[in-house]
Amino acid sequence: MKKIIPRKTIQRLLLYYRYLLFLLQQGTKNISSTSFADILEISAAQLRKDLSYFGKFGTQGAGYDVLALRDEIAKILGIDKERKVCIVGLGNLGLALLGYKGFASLGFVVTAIFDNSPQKIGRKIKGFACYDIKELIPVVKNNKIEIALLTVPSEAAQEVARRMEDAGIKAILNFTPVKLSLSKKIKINNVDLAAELKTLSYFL
Amino acid sequence: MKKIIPRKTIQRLLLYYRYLLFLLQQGTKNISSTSFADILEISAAQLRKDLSYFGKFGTQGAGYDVLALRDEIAKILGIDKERKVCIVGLGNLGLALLGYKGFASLGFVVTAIFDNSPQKIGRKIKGFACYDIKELIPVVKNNKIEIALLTVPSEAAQEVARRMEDAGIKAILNFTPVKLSLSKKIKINNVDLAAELKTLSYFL
DNA sequence: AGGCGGTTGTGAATTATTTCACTATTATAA
DNA sequence: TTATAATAGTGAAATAATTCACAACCGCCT
Repeated sequence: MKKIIPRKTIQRLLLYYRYLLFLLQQGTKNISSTSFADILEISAAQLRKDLSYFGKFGTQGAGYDVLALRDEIAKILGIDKERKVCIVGLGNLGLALLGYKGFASLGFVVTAIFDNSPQKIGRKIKGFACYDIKELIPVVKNNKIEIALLTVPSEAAQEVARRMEDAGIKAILNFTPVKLSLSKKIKINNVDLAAELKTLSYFL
Repeated sequence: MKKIIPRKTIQRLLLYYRYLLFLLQQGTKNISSTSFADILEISAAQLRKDLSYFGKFGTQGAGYDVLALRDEIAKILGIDKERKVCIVGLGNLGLALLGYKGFASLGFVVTAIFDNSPQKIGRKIKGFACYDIKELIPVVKNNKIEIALLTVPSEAAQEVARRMEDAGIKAILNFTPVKLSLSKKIKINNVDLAAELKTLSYFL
C-alpha cells in the first residue's frame, strides 16, 4: 500500500460504488475486474490499481464479491459517517440540489437552507425550514454544519463565502462562476456548468 | 507548436478566458504570466506552456495584452461560433440551466426546451416555448441542434438519450447519475453533483 | 492430490502533465 | 545609445497517472 493516493482514484471510487449498488439491485453477486472495467469503460488494470491503494479486496481466480466490495468502498469514502450540509441560495439550482435524492444515499444530511428573499424566509420548502441568510453564522455553528453548497447569484458569492468562513464551514461546493478567495484551510470545489459545456464543444 | 494538446489545457483555457473578462471589466490592460497565474493559483510556467500550444500571444518584458489574449482564446475555444443547444427535462435543474446567464456569453444558444408534463408543454417558460419530449427528434433535426443538456429523472435518462442519438445530437451533457450507453460517436460529459460533493468530503 | 483456467495484485514500463531553468526579447531608465 | 530589469517561450527534467505483463494464487474438475 502506497502513501500517495491519486485524486482521480478517489473520484473513480465513487463511480465504482454507484455501479456496485446497481449490480446488487440486479442480483449480481460476483464480478471480475475485466467485466467491471468494461462496463465502466476504463481499463481493468486501472480498476485493480485503484483498489490496491487501499488493500486487497478480490479473490484470485474468482473476482470481487459485489457486496463486500461495496462495503469496503463505503468505508474508504466515509459513506458510513454522516456529514451535515447546508444549501445557501434557493434559486432553481438550490432547489434542484435540495430535491436531489443522490445526496442522502451518500451520507449527506441537509441540515439547513438559507435565502435572502422575504418570500422564502421562515417558510417550509420541500420540508426544510428556510433561514434568513443573515443567520448563517449562528445556525451553522449551532448545528455543526461542515459543508456548504453555494448557489447564490455571482454578485453575492464572495461576501456569502466570507461569512461561511467565519461560521467555521470546512468545505464549500461552489456553483457560481466566481473564484472565491478564502483562507487555505477551507476546501473549495468549483462546479462550473458552463466550463463542462465548453469542454464538450471543443472536442466536438 | 506541438501536436497533442492536453485535455487539461483546454479546461484551463476557459478559466483564463473567464478571468480575462473580469480583468477587462476592471480596466486592466496588461498582465504578466506571473501575476495572472498567482490569481488563478496555478504556476506561471503552466500558464505559459498552455498558451504555447497555440502560438505566441505575449510580449517579452511586458506580458500579455488582456484584450488581445481574450480574443485569441475565444478563437481557440470557438466562442466566436454559435452552438445550438437544447435542454431536455425542465425540473429545477433544467430551469436553473435555462436561467443561467453564463451560457450565452460562451456562444451557446438555447434553441429548444423539452418536457413531458402537460402543464409545461406548449407554454412559454422564461421566454422559451416548451415542446413535448415526443417531438424531440423532428425539432432537433429541423433546428440542427448539436448539443443536449440532459436533466430528466434517472429512470428516463437512457431512453431519452437513445432518442437524442436518433435525432443526430452530437454531444450530451449528462446531469443524471446514469451511465449512458450510446454509440461512441456521441461525445458525453457527465456532471455528477454528488460525486463532486463526495470528493470534497473525502479530502476534508 | 494434482493440474488447469481464470483472475488478482503489483513492480516496471509507458505515457501524460507539470515544473524547472535558461535564452531571447522587449521596455525603460540613465 | 547602452545597460538593466522584466518577462515570454520552451527544451529538458521531474513528477504523476496509466497501462503492461506476469507471478502468485484460487476454485474446480478429474
